[in-house]
Order: sequence, then C-alpha cells, then structure tokens
Amino acid sequence: MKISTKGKYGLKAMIDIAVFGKDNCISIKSIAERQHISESYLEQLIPPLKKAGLVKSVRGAGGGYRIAMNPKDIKVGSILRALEDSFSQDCCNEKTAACPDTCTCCVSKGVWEKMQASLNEAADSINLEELATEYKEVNNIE
Amino acid sequence: MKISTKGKYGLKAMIDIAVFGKDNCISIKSIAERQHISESYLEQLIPPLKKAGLVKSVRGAGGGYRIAMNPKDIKVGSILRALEDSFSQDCCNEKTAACPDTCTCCVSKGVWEKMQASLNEAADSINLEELATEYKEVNNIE
DNA sequence: AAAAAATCCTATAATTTTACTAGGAATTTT
DNA sequence: AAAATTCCTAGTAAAATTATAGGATTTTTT
Repeated sequence: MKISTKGKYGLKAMIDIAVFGKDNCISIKSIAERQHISESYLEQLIPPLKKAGLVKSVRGAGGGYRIAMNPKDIKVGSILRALEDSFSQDCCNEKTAACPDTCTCCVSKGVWEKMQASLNEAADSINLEELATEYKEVNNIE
Repeated sequence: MKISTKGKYGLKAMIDIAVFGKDNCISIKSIAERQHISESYLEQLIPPLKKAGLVKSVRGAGGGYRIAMNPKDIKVGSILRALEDSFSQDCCNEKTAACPDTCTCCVSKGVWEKMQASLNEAADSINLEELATEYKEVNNIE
C-alpha cells in the first residue's frame, strides 16, 4: 500500500492553489518553486484535476490556475481519486472458464472493496480548507 | 494506491493454508499449484508471515507449513501489515533546516495517517476464518 | 547410509511502473 | 511582435516489483 508521488504532489499542489490561487491565477512555475516539485511533472497532474472540476485554468500571459470551488467543498478524497487509481477490482477476471468465481482472488475481492471504501471515507472526511488553513498558520501567511 | 502482489498473493496463500493446513503440513509446492502462484516467489512471502507468528513451518520431507493459530484470530490486517509497508510517514524529513515542519508535506502528513488508520481498521475487521469458510463453500470442500 | 522431499537463504535477472525531461503548438497579454 | 503562459505528447531514466535460479540444510523414508 503506497501513495504515489502523483497523489502526494497533487495534494501539495492543491494546497498551494487553495492558498495562493483563491482570487487570482498562479502559474505552474510558481507552484513548482514554492513546493519544490518538478515543473513539467506537475504539469501532468493538472489535467485530471481540471477534469475533476477542482481547478480552472486561464491560458496565455498572466494566466495560470485558480481553485475552481470553495476549498471547504473540496474533499481530499476527490483529489486523490482524480490522481490515483483505486485498488479494488484487481482480482482475476471473474466468471471465465478459468475462474468461475471460486478462486482465492475472488474470495479476497470483498477485502479490497472494504478497504477502498474505508480509504475513501477517511479521505473524504478532510477538506482542502482545513489543510490550507493549517499551511497558512504554520507559515504566517495573511 | 495499490495492493501489491505481495499482499495479494500473501492473502491467497494464507487462505489456502487456513483451509488445507489446519491439521497437517502442506508444502509450498502444493499451495503454489492450487493457487497458481509462482513457487519460488511465494517462498519469499513466507518468512515475514512466520515472523508475524501467522504460520509455522516444519522442515524436511513430509514437512511444510501449518496455520499457527485459530484463523478466527488472524486478522487480514495482520497479514497485510506483515507483507506490505504502510503508507504513512512518507513525508519529507521533518524538522530539518530545509523543512522546519511547515511544508505542504508536513501539512499532508495527518491525511496519510488518517488513511492508514482507516485502512488498518477495515482490514482488521475481517478475519481469516471468514475467508476460509467462503472459499470452502464456493469450492465444496469438506 | 543413501536418496528424496521439503524448508531456508540469497543473489540476480526480467519486467513493469513511476518519475521525470524535452520540445513544441496554441493562446492571450503586454 | 514578443513574452508568458497553458496544453499536449513522446520519450528517457530510475526505481521498484516480480520472478527465477541454485544451492545449503534438515528430516523422513527406503
């Protein structure tokens, strides 16, 4: 069980955007600098976050990214689900001739589903505002 | 977020041992055959399971592995913790000059801890007997 | 005593995934 | 027109995972 840097960097970026991109656009470059993340790697994390409706972008000079909704309404779970793939359903292909739903994979399936649900619940219990506020506090921002 | 084959195969093997290795020893070879797992790969999953006190081994001809305690008392969480590493604490090294506990990693740390705790709780809510029983049922064993 | 069947141990090879880099096209502002 | 930015995609490098191999040790069976 591991969180990949995708999820880790993505959350870091979202905290940064929640803090610095609330009223105005901020560039990837500035996020990357503040958070010590590779700029072009970070760039690749943005499309899924946009697709999930978490950030908005403005192209061209002076453009950049802004938070797309109130950070209070952005759950950490939404961020992670946008970036990481879930670990349920990596069972064998059920109901084939080879496995008519009777192998230990299939029996284990419920375990992964339960764990995934529990993970979602935990991640959804934290919203981005909490994290942004904490970040501002420890860094004396605003 | 992903379960590695270590955890997946490990759980499969433990179900197999709970079902077939309750009263007598079974060999790695037989587990590997029944569960379609590479024999020598499976071999490497055993030491951590032994260390965690979940299986016992008997060397020599006629030897093999046995379940070390009542499957009811073996939580799926114990199996996974023995094989997978937890995903908390993959934060930056806190309290260094570079990060005096103020970066977005540090702020995120609580998220990973909460998720890990939730994962443990979910995995600990399922015991091996439940899975072994289900496996026996769908396969008409005993 | 020898052979066979098994665990035990460790090194290494192959594969896959992850993380990162690069370069350029399109868009908008200055 | 130039500059600053997002957007897109292909490719590379590094790391981690998965799997293989070979032999040493232990115990039973013949």
